Amino acid sequence: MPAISSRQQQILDFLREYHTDRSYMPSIREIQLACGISSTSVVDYNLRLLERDGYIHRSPDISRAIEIVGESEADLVEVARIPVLGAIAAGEPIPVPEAAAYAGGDHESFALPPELTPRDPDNLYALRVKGYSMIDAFVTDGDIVVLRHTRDAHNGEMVAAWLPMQEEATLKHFYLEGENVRLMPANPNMAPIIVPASDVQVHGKVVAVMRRVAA
Amino acid sequence: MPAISSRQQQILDFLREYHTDRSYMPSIREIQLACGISSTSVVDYNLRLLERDGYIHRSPDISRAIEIVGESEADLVEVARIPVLGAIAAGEPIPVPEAAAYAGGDHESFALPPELTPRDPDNLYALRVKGYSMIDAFVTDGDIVVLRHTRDAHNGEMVAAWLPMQEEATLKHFYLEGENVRLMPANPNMAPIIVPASDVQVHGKVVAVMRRVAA
DNA sequence: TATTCTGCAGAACGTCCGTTCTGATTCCTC
DNA sequence: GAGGAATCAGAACGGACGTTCTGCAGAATA
Repeated sequence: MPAISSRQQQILDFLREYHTDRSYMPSIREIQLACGISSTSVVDYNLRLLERDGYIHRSPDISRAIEIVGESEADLVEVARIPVLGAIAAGEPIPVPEAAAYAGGDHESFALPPELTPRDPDNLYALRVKGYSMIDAFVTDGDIVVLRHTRDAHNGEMVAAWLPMQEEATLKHFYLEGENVRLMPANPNMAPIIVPASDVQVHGKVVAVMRRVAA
Repeated sequence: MPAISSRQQQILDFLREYHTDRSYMPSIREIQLACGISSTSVVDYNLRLLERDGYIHRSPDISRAIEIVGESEADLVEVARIPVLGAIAAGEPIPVPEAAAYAGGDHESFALPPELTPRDPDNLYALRVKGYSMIDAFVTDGDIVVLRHTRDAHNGEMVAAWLPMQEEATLKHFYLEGENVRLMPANPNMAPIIVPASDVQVHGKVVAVMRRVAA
């Protein structure tokens, strides 16, 4: 890719800036005005060079039809926006998602990267982990856990559960065994919890965990 | 948001389709042609309704200045693309990033969500965790750890280190104490490792951890 | 039935805007 | 200093394009 003149750099910068504000491209005369150029032919001349060198693409005779090559949509990724409904901590009830939460409630939100997004991004919500009680699930203070809201889990799935008798919130692998539920820590060295099925409220399946490590 | 007539739905669909191909919007006459409408005034009429109902936004007197509200860029997020260089496991040397890796080497890549992206997204790379030896850092098999490549760490930072004497890769908090380095597990219940500084190769600082939990 | 509203057709107006032509200025090369 | 390429200025042309005005037909309303 050949080097670029300062005039062309100036125009390219303006194109980017203009496009982020509005979502369409400036006309040639707008470029002329913004870059302090005294003729539209100069703008056309430099746009022609920018296109020859592969920086932009133009469609002849069409207004505002400039595209910045390899930049328009390539670096942008469609992500799922997950509402962060609150915190999950050992002794506190798990926040329950209301219908409003998914439809742009006033919650904080979190962008889940595509690699971690399940096929079906509906009914997802996130909780911020408070404290160190989820260590047996390899989850620690400050982590974000992404959950799919559901009331019934299948065996082996990791769930966020609330135990009303013990007044405890926990993240465990779920196994229904007759009348009882066995809750297995992800860390196989730690002991399972076995409680009557009626004493377990499943709040959702764990879909992903993410953690930002402090500097 | 009021209901939408079939004509308006047709136009809206065409706008989306047109915009995904090119990156600009159609002119009124192009909409007219594509939707089989016999007058530009009809297009204008329906666009006016679409704008009144909040589906699109138009800028008067400007060609192709239609924006689809809440859809154009809102769901798109600029993310940092991190190359996944390989795996980190207890007994295997840590893959070293080459210069080529950052500049679109043929590695798998991973999109880091903006919430987890540090101010400076340079020199970042990712490793896939193999095995269960990093449990004391709350990291387990299959996790992705994001690292910033550096040879020297500051006290308290979590680093990926290779211990040549022990032939061991590990994730620990780093503390330089005179001639020795103390490597602290994130889990405070586990014992630290203390080794001569010359026996520690720091490969990078841990920036983020993410995990997709199996269904 | 009279009235209003909605959706559409056709045409014309005026401006927006890409394009092009001519010529000047600057800068390098030989 | 002559020749040539690169860059720019000014103006004009013509098509692209948004806008508007008039009118018509059917549905809804009263």
